Amino acid sequence: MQLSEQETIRRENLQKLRDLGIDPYPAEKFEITAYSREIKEEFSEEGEAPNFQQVSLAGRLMSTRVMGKASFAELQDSAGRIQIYVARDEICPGEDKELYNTVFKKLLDIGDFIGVKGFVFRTRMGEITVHVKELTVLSKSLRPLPIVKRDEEGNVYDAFTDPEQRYRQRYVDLVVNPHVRDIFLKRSRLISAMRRFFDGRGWLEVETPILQPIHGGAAARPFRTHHNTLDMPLYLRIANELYLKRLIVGGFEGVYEIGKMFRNEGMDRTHNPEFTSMEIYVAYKDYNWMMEMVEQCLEYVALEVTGTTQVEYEGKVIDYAGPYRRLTMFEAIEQYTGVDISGMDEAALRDACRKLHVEVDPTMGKGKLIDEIFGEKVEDHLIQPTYIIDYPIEMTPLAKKHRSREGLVERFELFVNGKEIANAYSELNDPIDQRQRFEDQLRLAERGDEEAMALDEDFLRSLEYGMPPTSGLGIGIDRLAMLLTNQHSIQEVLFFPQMRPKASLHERQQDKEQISE
RNA sequence: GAGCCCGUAGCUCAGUCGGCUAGAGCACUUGACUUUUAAUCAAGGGGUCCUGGGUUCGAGCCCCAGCGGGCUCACCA
Repeated sequence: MQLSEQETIRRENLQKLRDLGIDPYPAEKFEITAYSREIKEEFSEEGEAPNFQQVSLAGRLMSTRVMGKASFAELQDSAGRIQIYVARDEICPGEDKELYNTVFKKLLDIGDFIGVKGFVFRTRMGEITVHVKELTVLSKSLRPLPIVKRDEEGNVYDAFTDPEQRYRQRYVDLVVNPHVRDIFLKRSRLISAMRRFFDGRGWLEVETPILQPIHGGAAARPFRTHHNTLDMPLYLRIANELYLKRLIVGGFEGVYEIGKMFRNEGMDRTHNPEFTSMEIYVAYKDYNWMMEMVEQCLEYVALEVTGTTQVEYEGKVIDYAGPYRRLTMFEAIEQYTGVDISGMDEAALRDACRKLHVEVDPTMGKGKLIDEIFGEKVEDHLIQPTYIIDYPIEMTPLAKKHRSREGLVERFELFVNGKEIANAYSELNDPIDQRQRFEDQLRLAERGDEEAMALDEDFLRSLEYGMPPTSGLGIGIDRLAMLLTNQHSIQEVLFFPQMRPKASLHERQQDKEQISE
């Protein structure tokens, strides 16, 4: 491998450290007693003895300003950055000035991990700073980091911004771009807040199979794989709905799972082949109850993640405090198109689509036509959290028939900023009805619908044993994370979004494999 | 899948109409400097111009093909 000049120098510095008897990768632990942020927030010169008189902290060296026998540098730990002051005669009190003159000034590079011990003070310029008395090399960095600089006004220079490099080398992105770190901290808080909310109500977090012999519970193309010992095909799950309902059959009152789903479909700003979903099922409830639960949950989560229920997204303020507006599918279409389609048959719907300039094709049935009108004319208007309820039965094979409205099911979707983020039903628990719905799907599959749902005989058997009335909900965690962090691409809320391998990298890996064989 | 745009030093970017040895800032190297903060000052080194063809006396620039990325649209929950 061809090393750049800077990489060569760092490897030479590594060897020189070893020649001086300094281990660049020491094994022993380093005791940390303080973090950059707490020092900056809590340091006080009040009283006789200021606090933080003896601190020990560790992190990456991110910049140095050497002025002869004294230097300032910045240390970045897990909480942020703090300035350190390194004076020659402080870290080298004796005759031997090598630790400062050679190790600190020459052999340390930006990106190296070091540990420092000393006391906190405030410089003439007013900067809270750690005055270093002891300095330890903790780990040498062999590649130059992109250096991002900020001036007094907060202007950023030479930011590491190329999306391709940021996603392929997320570790670098995280080191040099603090706002990226914040997004992922918020994502983590989102998931833990949601978990806390459910756990607080006594519902059980569970895990169900990711490798499934039948990919059920949603309409999507799956990833296919093969188990060698069983010599059988397996699919990566596109949903976990049917397994969670089996657990309701088994007697749990509330179960939820937060985990990855896999769909072998297109990728864009809002789709990654693997994504995180939260699904929850609660017995003896219906979709009306679920709408109230979602309002409470999202209000709580928004507060925990952002500190407010009014969260800015793309210049708009989205208010997650409930209750949310509720419109039936038919009401929503009437409101935004002026056309009442509630009594229409397929031919009349087709006519309505023509008048509304909604493109359709002959294979579309009644449910699909309604969905097209909705997608074209309504969705974009649903900025504030809005429930759309009562969907046509044709498109929803796992939801219970509406208690009073013919041809509809008890389903809602929650829209925020024109995008669906949650989907819920009063779950279908009539095993005979469920079998018929699966059979309808089979007929769609025979007509060439690649995404029609497969019939799951074991799931039907479980329903035949009896499932209590149950309401179920799915939330797209990545899309919710985008909304709560004001990000416009799913790649910005995934640590490692899927990327096409670079040819050069791929070849290099093949080379390595050949070498190791 | 279609259209548009992009790919030059470790990072961010210039590069004119195709014309000298491909530039800048930061980073790096050497030297000066004991409270600096985008530290400063002086000197210096660093390039597979994404890859492969082609046109041309001459290509970072023009043409063709490919690879990778971004945006928009389509498809898809």
